[in-house]
Amino acid sequence: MDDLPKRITLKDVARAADVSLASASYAINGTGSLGEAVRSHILRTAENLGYRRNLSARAVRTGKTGAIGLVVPDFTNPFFTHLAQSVMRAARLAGYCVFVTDTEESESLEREAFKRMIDRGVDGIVWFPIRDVNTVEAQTRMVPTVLIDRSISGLESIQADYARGGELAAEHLIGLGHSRIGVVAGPRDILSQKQRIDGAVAAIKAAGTLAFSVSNAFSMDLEPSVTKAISAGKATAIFAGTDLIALGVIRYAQSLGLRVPDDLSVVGFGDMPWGQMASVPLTTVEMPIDDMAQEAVDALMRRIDQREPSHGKVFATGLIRRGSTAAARMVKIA
Amino acid sequence: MDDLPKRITLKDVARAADVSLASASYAINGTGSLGEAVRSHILRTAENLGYRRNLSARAVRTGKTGAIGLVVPDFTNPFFTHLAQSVMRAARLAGYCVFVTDTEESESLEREAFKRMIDRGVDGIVWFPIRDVNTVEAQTRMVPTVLIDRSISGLESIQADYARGGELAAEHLIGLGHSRIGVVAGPRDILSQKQRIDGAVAAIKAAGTLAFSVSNAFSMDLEPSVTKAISAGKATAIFAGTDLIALGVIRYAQSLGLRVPDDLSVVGFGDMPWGQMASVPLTTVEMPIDDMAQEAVDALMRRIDQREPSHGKVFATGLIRRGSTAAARMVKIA
DNA sequence: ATGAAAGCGCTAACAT
DNA sequence: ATGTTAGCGCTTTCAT
Repeated sequence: MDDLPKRITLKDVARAADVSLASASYAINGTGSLGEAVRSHILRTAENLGYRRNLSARAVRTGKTGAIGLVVPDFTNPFFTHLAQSVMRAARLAGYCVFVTDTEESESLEREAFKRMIDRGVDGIVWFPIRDVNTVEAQTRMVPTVLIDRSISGLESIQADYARGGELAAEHLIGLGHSRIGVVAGPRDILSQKQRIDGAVAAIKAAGTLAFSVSNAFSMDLEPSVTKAISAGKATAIFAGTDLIALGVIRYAQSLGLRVPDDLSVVGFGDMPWGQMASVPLTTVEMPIDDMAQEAVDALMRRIDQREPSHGKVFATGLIRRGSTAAARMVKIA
Repeated sequence: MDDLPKRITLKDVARAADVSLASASYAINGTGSLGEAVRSHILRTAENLGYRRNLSARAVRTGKTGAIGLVVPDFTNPFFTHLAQSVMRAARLAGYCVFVTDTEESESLEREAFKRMIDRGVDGIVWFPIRDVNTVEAQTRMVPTVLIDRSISGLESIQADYARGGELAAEHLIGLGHSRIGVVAGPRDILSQKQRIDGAVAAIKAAGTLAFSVSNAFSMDLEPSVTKAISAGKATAIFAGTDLIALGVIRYAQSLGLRVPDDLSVVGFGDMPWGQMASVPLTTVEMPIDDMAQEAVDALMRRIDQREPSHGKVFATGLIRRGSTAAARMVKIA
């Protein structure tokens, strides 16, 4: 393999264009004041030489790298990769590059990720924490940080109307004639989970019976308390705190010989990609991920530029009817 | 929001520890030679002060940022996000951070991505090009680059045994009793596609009839030539160049009233995540993505360190039998 | 074993 | 309008 050519510096450009370093800098950055002829001449020489600016060097001077970090808990979950895609796009349009890290649901990786990013001098971090817990307290004081979904005191967070979303899911089930509805939440110490569950439970209780209310990790693999609740057969419909959990519920129900949606209706939350391609296309509650990602990046830019923070915008949720829910059947004539 | 605290520099550490800047640097980096007492004293002071090294500044001096870039064509495809996850993990373990970009199948975004990354001074780039075409010729001369899957002359590429994979798929179908097999390739100007298709076609022709051989973009949406071929009903089984295409074939077949696998068997390629959760769990050809990602990062490190390149390792493919293939049915007694 | 100082590529304040 | 220059935080050569 041939050696890489030596990189052209601004000094090289200045020399080749026969101007001062400052003028070269002005031309490249569109700052200072320069005659039109000189400016375009410098730009042309830079182009010819194949000059590329050295952003590390600029960062040393200005303290701004033009890079941001994105820290999410699980790249295995399409919900997060979709989010990542949206954040990357929004950042790109704002002229930023993004360091992406998957913390693999590990708090120590979360800490490590923040340290690395701060060492690299990112201008800000978009963070989807594992839990509603600031595992990186010291770091979040060092760098502008904006959360998505989770709630941590002192940190701005971009959120959707989770309570209304839960309500929507419950109302959908109730409208379908279900009266015994079970709930499988994600971890309840996470506010966004608690809110959607509370919203659903209130609606369920107002119109029928809450068959059960259990919790599960963010995973398709169901814990014993959950499988027990489902297999008891007290519910004709289930609301899950997350699409991933909903998929787990469907899989488990099918393993029990239950047909979805004929024997059991299931509603998820989040509208993760591929949920509609699943063995049973998932009925779910959507939120505007693209908009939320955009807002997260915008909010971060505001903080970076020390402009006034936004005013707790809350994004609307909506129900997406697909194949995993159906009208409750008549009581069996046993 | 409170202002960010001023960042502690190495100079601050040196002053606080009452040593020279050089000693502080030696201590932090474990370079130079320092008395044990002095070294640990400096380290302790740095820790107490909450010192974090400024990698931009280091990069200006050393020319190495400790960051690499990852450029992939489509973050909407779980295959690529899985790959990204593996690359990110391998990079993290090697002490690198990674700038991720989704080029959204656009050559201009591909070019833009490379420019941005070079401006940021990445030490190397792992690149999954859109096509077997070097859209960034000038850039790949500036920065060590390693490809995955695609073939571009002059660039090292990490690949699997695609030909054997295609053969495996065909043999599976033949073993199931299928004799009229159709093929839906991805774009044929991509070598890795051509190889898997050629592998499959050779096996098919040796044992039966190639019902048709058409191409489609990397998408679930099928083009007219493809839908026409499928709806003609000449094949009892289809090999698709990619899982995404396979899923599109299944969807289209079902829309035609065909049952998969009863009326039509379908094999994909790539073993993308969620393929097994699809309405019909996808039979497919797998390749060891984690290992390939690791090798890509290793190969990149070798190039960065100017060590000898590796010797064209080729990764093995294997067949994963799932629900989208079944034994060919007896000829209808019409 | 430790320190002084040069210099990486760049920006911006300050001349002219 | 253009140039001179200090200095960002760091590494590293060269003295001591």
